[in-house]
Amino acid sequence: MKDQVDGILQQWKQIKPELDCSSMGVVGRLRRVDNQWKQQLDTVFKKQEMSSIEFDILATLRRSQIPLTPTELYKTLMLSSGAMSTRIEMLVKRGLIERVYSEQDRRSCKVMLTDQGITIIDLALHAHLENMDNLLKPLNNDEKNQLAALLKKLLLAQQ
Amino acid sequence: MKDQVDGILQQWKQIKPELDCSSMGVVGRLRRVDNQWKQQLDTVFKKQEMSSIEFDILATLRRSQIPLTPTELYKTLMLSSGAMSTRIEMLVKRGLIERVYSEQDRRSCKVMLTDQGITIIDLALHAHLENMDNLLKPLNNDEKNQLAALLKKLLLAQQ
DNA sequence: TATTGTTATACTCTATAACTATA
DNA sequence: TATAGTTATAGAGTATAACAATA
Repeated sequence: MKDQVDGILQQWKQIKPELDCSSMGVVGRLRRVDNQWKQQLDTVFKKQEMSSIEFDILATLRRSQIPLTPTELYKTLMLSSGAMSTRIEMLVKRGLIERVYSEQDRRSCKVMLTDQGITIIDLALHAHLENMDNLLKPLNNDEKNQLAALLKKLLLAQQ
Repeated sequence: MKDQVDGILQQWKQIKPELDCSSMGVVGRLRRVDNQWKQQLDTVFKKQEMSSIEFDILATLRRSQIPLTPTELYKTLMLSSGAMSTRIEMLVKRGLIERVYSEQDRRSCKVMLTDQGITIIDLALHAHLENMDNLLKPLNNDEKNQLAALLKKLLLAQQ
């Protein structure tokens, strides 16, 4: 069975027979899968009225179990400090998080989930997990583990 | 050896022991790999003074071997017609493509690579292939083929 | 009326840097 | 001086819809 990438590789083979495009068969497919997944994941986030970044902020706070500073958050999530401030302000306005100002260092604050924030992120997490389970339906358990192992090898190599 | 995703999964296990987060181990890793790759691919495109979308337009024209209409291009590359018009105009201004107006249907045109466009995309393609080869260095040939096969299975299932 | 392609508008998101307050 | 966090600005990129020309 042929997918779109097979067609693309075949076209290149015709016009550039001397080139080895095999890496495109891996990279191109991974980027396409990511693109499809990204869209489906965003659909579910939108239903909870949040962006994927906002989900990541709330989820990071939830699983840390302790309040984090904006600096810790933007470094973890690889955003600029300005972008993080904007996102935090949005979530504060919606009552999902609150800022707790430090006693020791009065420049600093910690970002903390509100009760409502915890409720919302727990709901969103459930929907997100179900969504990801669906994305992986085409693979059996062995294949999922294989895929995870290959991706982990790539991630560990780049760090 | 543990990667970042292992740490995240472990945190969720602590706070939500009843949840099966295994899908996150696959989806999360794929999304992280894509993110890293995207950045490295963009770096090389930037050196050729193009965006990844512009590369895709030029590459699509190159491997098709025939001029394509803006409509064909925006449907293939999944952009809006307006966004495609803007991109085409940029590439025309830089002399990489030109519009050939149709005789049969005077609303329509075909987008064609110029000689300079062919030179540029051929150079960019070489750099891009080399870049992708580097991204896949952590895997041996068997592993690359396994990864491609798993991703293909996912792509075929979603179509 | 429908379609092709362009243009105008508005929106989202971001990085950068200026800025305030504090260390 | 350096750091934590916010705010202001500008930029990139897009989708949407209005538009002109043609089918």
